[in-house]
Amino acid sequence: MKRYKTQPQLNLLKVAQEIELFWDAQETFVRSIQQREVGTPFVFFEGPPSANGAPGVHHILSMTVKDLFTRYKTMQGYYVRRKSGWDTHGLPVELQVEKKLAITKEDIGKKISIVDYNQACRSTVMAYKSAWEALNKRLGYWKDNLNPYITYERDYIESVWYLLKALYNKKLLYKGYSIQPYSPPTGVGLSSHELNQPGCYKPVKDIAIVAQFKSTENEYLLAWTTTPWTLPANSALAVGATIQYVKVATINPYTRLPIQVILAEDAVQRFFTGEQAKCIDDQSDHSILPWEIVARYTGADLVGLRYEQLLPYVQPKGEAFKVVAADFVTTTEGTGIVHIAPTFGADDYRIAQKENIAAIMVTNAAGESVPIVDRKGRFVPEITDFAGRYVKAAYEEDATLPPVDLLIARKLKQENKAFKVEKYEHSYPHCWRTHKPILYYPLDAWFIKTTAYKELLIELNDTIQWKPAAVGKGRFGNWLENLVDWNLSRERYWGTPLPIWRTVDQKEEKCISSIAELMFEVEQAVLAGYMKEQLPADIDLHRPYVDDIVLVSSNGLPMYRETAVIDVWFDSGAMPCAQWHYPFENQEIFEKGFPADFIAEGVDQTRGWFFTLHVIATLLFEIPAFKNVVVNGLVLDKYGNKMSKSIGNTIDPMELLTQYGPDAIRWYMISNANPWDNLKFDAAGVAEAVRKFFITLHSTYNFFVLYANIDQFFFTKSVVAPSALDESDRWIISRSHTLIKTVTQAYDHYEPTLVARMIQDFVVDDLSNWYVRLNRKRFWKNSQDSNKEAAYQTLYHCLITVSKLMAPIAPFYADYLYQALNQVTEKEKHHSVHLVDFPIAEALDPILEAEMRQVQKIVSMAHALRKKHKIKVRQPLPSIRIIGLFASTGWARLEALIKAEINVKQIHYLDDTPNFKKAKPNFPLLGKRYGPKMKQLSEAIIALTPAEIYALEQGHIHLLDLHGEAIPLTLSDIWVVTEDIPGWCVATEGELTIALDTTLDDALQKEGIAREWVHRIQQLRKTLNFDIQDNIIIDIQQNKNLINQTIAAYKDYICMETQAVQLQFVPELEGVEVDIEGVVVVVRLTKVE
RNA sequence: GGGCCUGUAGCUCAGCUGGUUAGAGCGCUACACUGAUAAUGUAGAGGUCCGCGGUUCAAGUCCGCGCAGGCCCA
Repeated sequence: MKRYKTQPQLNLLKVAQEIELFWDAQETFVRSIQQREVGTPFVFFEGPPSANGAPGVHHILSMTVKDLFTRYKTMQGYYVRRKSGWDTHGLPVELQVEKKLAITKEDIGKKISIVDYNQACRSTVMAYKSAWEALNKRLGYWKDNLNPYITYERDYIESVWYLLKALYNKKLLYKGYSIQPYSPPTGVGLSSHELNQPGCYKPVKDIAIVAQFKSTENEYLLAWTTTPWTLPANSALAVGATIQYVKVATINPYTRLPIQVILAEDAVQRFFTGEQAKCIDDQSDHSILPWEIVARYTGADLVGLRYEQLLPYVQPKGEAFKVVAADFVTTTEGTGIVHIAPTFGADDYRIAQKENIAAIMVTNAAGESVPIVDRKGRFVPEITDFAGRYVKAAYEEDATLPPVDLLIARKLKQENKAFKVEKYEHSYPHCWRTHKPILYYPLDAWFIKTTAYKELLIELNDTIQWKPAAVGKGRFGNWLENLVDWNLSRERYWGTPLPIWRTVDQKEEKCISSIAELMFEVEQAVLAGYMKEQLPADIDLHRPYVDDIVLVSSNGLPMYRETAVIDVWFDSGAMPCAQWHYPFENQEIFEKGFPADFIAEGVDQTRGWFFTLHVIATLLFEIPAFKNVVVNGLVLDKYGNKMSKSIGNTIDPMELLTQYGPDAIRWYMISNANPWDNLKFDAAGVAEAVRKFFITLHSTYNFFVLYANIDQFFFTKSVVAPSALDESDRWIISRSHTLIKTVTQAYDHYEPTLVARMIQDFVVDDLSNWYVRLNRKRFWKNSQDSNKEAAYQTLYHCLITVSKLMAPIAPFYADYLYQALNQVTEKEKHHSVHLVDFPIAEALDPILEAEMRQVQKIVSMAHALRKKHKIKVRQPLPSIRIIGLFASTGWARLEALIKAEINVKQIHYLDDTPNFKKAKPNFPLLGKRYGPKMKQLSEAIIALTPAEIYALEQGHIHLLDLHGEAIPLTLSDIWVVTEDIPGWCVATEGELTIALDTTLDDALQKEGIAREWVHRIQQLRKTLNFDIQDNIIIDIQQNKNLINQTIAAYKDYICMETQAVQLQFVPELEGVEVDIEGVVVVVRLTKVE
């Protein structure tokens, strides 16, 4: 015989494990995609994680978000491919390998060959692949792990090359320089990672100079610097546009010449002490400078002002020596005017680019433009006074030589160009290898000219729906507003090599877009004698193999590859094309699969993957790479601290899933807070989700199973006509459709937290605690009528609907529930909930739902009143009076519900009780109209008499006298409330007021006793462990008391309620003593076998 | 240093375009209810809506300045 299966004690982990095996056996994931192949594509991009580290708890969150929307769209009929991917290149991998092999970057190619090194990278980068896949599986994150894209694979790199060439062809890939931390003794640049090593920043004493830049005769701009050696490279001065500046008449402390200097007003106190005084002729006192403010400017006034070159060794090739505005200028140190040397500062370089200011550069022997300091850290010959001198004393072998900074200071003092020279202690970065100070120095780099597409990048970003919007507008938008060209090259080994070959004289270069093109070029090179033979067919495109390839230029010169590899972020940003080996294969798949409809990653990807996807798509295809993006926040520990291994507050995700089961974790993470808010992870919250949601749902299902198995309800009859449904059936069905509607909207708006909360509220409040509770009797009564059938069908409908709605978020239990129901009824042909169509909202009955809300309110208030007056619900009361009700024609059918639920005999409506009504102003309406008069108006309205309110309700207009001004009021201008009716037990909530009549007559009292008696017998049944279906015989010891009389009078009622086939009074009885209102009754229950 | 986010009950969170007495769940206390429930109902305790200033008839909500925590970038 068919039976609904169930677990009496819900074990979510066990459910998940069973379902996981079932999915494996049935290939449910593959089928869920296959059956949608005809559907509209919904494109999802998987952001590739790096498998060189173990997954953490926060990955559960992002995986859940990705999984739930792809499942949802699949159920909606879309064709949702989910290709896995692995990010495999990059600095973190290299550092990990260096640590493991106990080598440094300098050892690569020396102590270890590049081949071996890259092999070590390749083998370590997938170290945690199986851990990731196991987590995917246990969590139920459905994606295609069998055919992932892997960024180190040859096909992938070839696609990346293709994209680079496309950028190259659009002249968006160029070689320039960027200002980077540089260690002259070693000759290598330092990464920001290396600069963040502990001990890198050390306090040092440098010479700080306030230099005088001459603008007009006798007028100077004061700029402060702690790196005097950069002054010969000065080509601009920067001010803050909104900062206040002053011109001060004073004298130069070294030359004693009268001068006028410009500096920020906030900085004046730093250089001048005491009162202002017109004593600039007085040169007797050497310690105090005379000073007087003679003019004021804002920074904006100064912009464009020109000045003479401070140290004119080298002339710029282009515009220079003028004041520009920059947002990094502050007045907390120095003069509020910043010296700009574009070759020796990152900010300087950026502002110079923006303002089109030329850098001070010289031409070297090779004809290249180079900075005035060479790569060893020495001034070039053009800086005649200091030629060949190291700019930092620390580099100098001869420690007796005076530092260059000092010499420059001395020179400036003599030339009336220094206003102040002092020793200055500050924190300065040092090379972790040589322990000597670094320089900020221009190093060669390849760039993508993102700035050329800045406008389009911003414009297209506005078409992307960000969740939350603030990340798109704020963080990402600001990033785009302050865009600089993308520094693409890295002087590393384990990465996609830059496919550019150049002649030694740099006059000719080739960018290679494919293996075929490379082969063709090599063929030419073989003919020219630069290469011995053609490349092997399975050529590895990594270093060092590509480094060994020499090509031939158009005029027969050898061409060597630029040594850089590219930024690993380009790899992942290229995935829309490269995951399909586009354009070499799968053109159609790519074209139909671009752009993405949906992506989701952590907020830390804003300037990572989100940015690189957006840049590549915009620059090459001029469309955005994705239409919707859900940004998820961090997962913190329960106290709001970041989880980190050093604090020891990390949680093993696999352990977590094993402890609670994946559904519980997923539900908790989604329902607790929006994914974009940081999640304070607390296991107690997971336990609550289980108790509150899953156990309640499962209990509801268990209730259904209990009776459906007894009554053999297998949904074989046709659907009961709506007219034959009970009012509560129609209500819960309407509620379920409203839920379908709102849940669909929330999913569509990428609001998963709303979805989970709405489903939970429906299950707990509406279905379990209202519908099932009200209708229990319909399930356990013996008859098999259409009313019972309707109850079963309705509950079945609700359960199966919930299983579908929750399936994206809690895929295991949802499938368990769906299968448990559907395998018995076979109403639907699908073997899994993940193969069904997402439900569509049909008939809604908002009026009924509104009315039921009132019923719930009335019941709640009535219970409160009973409690207040200590009257048990079992005691029937004569009547309830209801005021302020909204009721349609169908209301009458809900009356029985109220009567049963609060145990009253009659309902009266008192809509016309003018005596107790009060009025409050309708603030939003009147506020707009009367504004400042609201206070007085409000008082006048509250003072309205019941008669006046009654008149308003009859449609009359009331003229309020407000200090002589007549203000017309209509009913819509006020809110009417009934707060109290003298002499009644009254409760009010909003517009509803109820009153209970608590007078008891004899009949009501007796009925109360009968119900109490039923209750006692039921409790006895329970203690005797009788089964629900067991029939019983009730024996009661004969007595003449009121209780026995009442029992006799209500014999039939009592028997029906307690499954008793017989109730008899016997003279003598060995039984249980039951105390009802002080009267002891002896009773015995016997099971009928 | 810059940008962005968050701050509401002991905890986790709602609170739409400003509008009646700021809500829910968990936890706590008491009582009730239970023929599915590990539940549930009712009541009580618990709030400087982070602070200060401003706009407004009216501010948790809008604006400014701070404070605290977080993220990203320097």
